[in-house]
Amino acid sequence: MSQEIVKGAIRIADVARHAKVGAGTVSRVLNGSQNVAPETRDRVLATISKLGYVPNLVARGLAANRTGVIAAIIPVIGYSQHSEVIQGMTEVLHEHGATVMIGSSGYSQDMEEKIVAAFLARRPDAFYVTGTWHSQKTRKLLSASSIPVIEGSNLTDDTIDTVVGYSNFAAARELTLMLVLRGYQRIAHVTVKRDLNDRIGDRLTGYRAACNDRENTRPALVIERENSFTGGADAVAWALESSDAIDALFFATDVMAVGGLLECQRRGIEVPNQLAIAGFDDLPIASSVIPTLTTVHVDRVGMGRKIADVLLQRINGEPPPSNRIDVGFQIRERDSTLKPSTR
Amino acid sequence: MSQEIVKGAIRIADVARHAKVGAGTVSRVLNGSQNVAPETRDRVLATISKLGYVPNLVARGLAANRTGVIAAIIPVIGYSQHSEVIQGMTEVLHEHGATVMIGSSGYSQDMEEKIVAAFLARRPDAFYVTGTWHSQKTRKLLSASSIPVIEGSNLTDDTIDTVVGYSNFAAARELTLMLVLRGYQRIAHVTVKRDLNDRIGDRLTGYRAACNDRENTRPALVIERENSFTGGADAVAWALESSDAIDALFFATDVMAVGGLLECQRRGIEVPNQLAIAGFDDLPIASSVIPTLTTVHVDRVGMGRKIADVLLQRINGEPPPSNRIDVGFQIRERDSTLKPSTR
DNA sequence: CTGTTAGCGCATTCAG
DNA sequence: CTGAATGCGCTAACAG
Repeated sequence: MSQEIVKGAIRIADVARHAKVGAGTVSRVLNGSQNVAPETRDRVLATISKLGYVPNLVARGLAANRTGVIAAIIPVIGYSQHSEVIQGMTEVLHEHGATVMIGSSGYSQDMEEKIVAAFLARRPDAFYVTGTWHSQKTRKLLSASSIPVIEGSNLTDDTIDTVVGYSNFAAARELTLMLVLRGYQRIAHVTVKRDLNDRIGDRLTGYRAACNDRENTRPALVIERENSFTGGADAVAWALESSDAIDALFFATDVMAVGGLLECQRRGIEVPNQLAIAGFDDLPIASSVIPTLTTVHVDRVGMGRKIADVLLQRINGEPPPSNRIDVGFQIRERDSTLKPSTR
Repeated sequence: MSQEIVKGAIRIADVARHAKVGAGTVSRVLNGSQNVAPETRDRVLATISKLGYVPNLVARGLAANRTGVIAAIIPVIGYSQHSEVIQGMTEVLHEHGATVMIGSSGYSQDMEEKIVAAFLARRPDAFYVTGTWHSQKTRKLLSASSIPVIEGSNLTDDTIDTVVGYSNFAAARELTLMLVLRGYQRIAHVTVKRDLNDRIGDRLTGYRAACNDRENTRPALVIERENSFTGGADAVAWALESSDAIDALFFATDVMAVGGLLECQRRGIEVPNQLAIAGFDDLPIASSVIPTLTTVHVDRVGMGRKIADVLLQRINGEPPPSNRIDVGFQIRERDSTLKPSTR
């Protein structure tokens, strides 16, 4: 029978005594040191399982100055694509005995700063923060911590340490140019009113860049709406009333785009014939709505796994391949932007 | 200027020396002990902020035998209603200086068991696990840990310690009876094929109970599908081909229900006139789809906050009001089940 | 290859 | 009210 795990229950000294070895030796077999004779290793292992010994990772953290804890901050935890990154991270980290400590900033830099400070007191081995915009103090805290820091979900040249993500700018630009190529004349962009962040900002900039493309210059048309189904519906109403003859709406998020799609359905507007719609994020619903939604896909679970890989590498002292790792994106061209001629 | 936070940087002894007090006194002001003279307290506080001292919570955890860490396990982290529970938990816990350590079981009891064991080695102050079905060993590990354990998202009389949730059974039963009341004759239930768990199981049982209602006995009609949009679409196909004259489909999840709704749209089936559809979970999309979806609503962020409240209470030694806390649910009757006559 | 020792940074006695 | 001492459970350095 294995011993119960109780606070203050059985310690390394107990194992040492039962196995008739020193505490150091037990520690060595625990940490996989090579310098242990096979027979003593076996004996120690046997007593460990006999006594049901479980190492106290808090004590180990203090002694070894390595906690095996990774801190992660995302904007919101519920129903968000950012949670998928955490999913990927935890999958990989768990296999390596590491654990994720999670916090949500609610898109607030002040809150992010507070969480960073609070988390650092717990001595994580590494840090993941969403995005590339942070308060000056956050950057300073993170730099001064001397642990690996990964910023994710976007790319930047001005990273605190290492950035793992994809170019929101390039994706938005490419999607816009694709719409141009398909023959849409008047493409408006719906950006997010509140909770502005670098990802949304770069999507807007990417759209503008496409509008300024030298072979296809056209005025940019931008409106701000709430990042919700309702916000998307509002945008459609605006577009239909506009005097600009808008024939395509590029939403900064799928949530708004789906809201827009549903509003078209309510109003009997044919998509894409009367109005084309594109989004960003490739939510699960995007490929199921009618018509299916053109959007930008990113493998976020994969990104989380990649982040974990890089983090583990860094923790083990290996230098990362680069301090700017691009996981890429894919434009998913679906029915919501299919021109009749291209069908 | 505040000192940088660096591993092994400034310790409590440094503060003590600068403030010309003993380490014990610094510790006392840090932990809000009453037995400190106001002037010495102020002096210590001043030096703390002057030196930018940040307590090492790992060391504190070892010494105090309290880590301020709460362990939480949910089935999946990405795009899941369970993440909302975590969101609520972190919000409350962060205000109290506690932190959440998160893991995902992938609906596997074996994986859950492994994570529980791994997490316990980190000496959390409390544990949250999703659902009420766990392996025998998981239950044993948790009981033996002698820390508060909350099981959530459902209710049971056979709880490890404390359960905070709502009755999936009652909700499913009530929703089914509501459909009966509305005059639907042949109500089939679509349950989940894989990833079976207590919540899904109880929804099925609730449906069956409604079918066996003594005033309204009727044969239960149950099929299993994948818990996905596609699975929902499959179920609609099945219902339409059935010889049972099914006039209402009650899906165990909104994901399947929305998939079913979209399939009806593709096939030109009018909802609810030709086929009524109901779901469970009240996903954000449920109130936006056309027609809007009848479903069961649960305030999951609120449930997470409640769980945190109870956990904090328990950690501080106060007994919980009950070991079975019902956060309730609400049937959201929407257009997808509105009978023409009731409009 | 292995036992012993000295901390890791803090909370908490115990005197005073 | 406060300083000094002890130890939480473990790792790592050091002898041997």
